[in-house]
Amino acid sequence: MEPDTFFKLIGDQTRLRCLVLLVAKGELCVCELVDAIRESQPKISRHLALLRDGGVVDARRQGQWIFYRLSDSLPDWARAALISAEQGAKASSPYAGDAKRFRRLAEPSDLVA
Amino acid sequence: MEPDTFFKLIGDQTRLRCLVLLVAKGELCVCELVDAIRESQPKISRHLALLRDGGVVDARRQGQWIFYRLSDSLPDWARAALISAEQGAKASSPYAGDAKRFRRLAEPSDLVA
DNA sequence: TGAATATATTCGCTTATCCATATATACAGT
DNA sequence: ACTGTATATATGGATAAGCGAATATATTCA
Repeated sequence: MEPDTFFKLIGDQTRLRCLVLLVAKGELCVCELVDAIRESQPKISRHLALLRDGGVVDARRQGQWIFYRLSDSLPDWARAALISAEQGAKASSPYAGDAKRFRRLAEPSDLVA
Repeated sequence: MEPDTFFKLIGDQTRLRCLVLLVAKGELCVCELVDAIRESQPKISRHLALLRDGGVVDARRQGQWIFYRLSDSLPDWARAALISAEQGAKASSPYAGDAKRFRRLAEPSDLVA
């Protein structure tokens, strides 16, 4: 994971909105992100695909849903940067509104590591 | 300072190379960055201007040199993210080479806060 | 099997980003 | 004033990034 590649991925508002929610809420399915962020499903999916291809998030299917979470193999420095980003996001829009709007729409099973 | 704007600024290799050196070495003049990073002076200047306009770095003139440093008004979360970036940069190129190649070419006076 | 739900991908377009080159500005020393 | 050094900016062109709309795929349930 190259630092500039990582930060370029983080430096898009839609992707950062997804990541901030993943940091704060844990594993989420696409429809929960769409619901909280209020952007179109294809837009969210496209940005999640970039994060997935870049190794920032992992995805797993569970029934009809696909759950995303911060990648297990994310380096410590990258995870720390995301936590800082989430801190900064608390005070600014649209991130704060996303977190407030968030609601569970599907329960991930804990059965998968 | 909006998180996505900040991370977009960080997500360019040239700018991140400058920032990693500023985190590690403190206040630096442009010619030291050009010397360590080995990119053209206009290229470095242009990226520093973006960082300056974005409030990430402060600049002060001292004689014929202009010294840059992390902005005094950088929020804690942004400063923490930069420190994480510098951690990540230690293990990867071209950042490690920049730091190794770095040498002082001008001494900033400590007289200015 | 067929319909409904969830998610992913492709396409054409627009805009933003980055670059190299050339040039401008500011200061220092003679 | 003139020269050299340090730094900044403007210009035009190439490439990349992001978007909406349409469509494709996968799963569930009846």
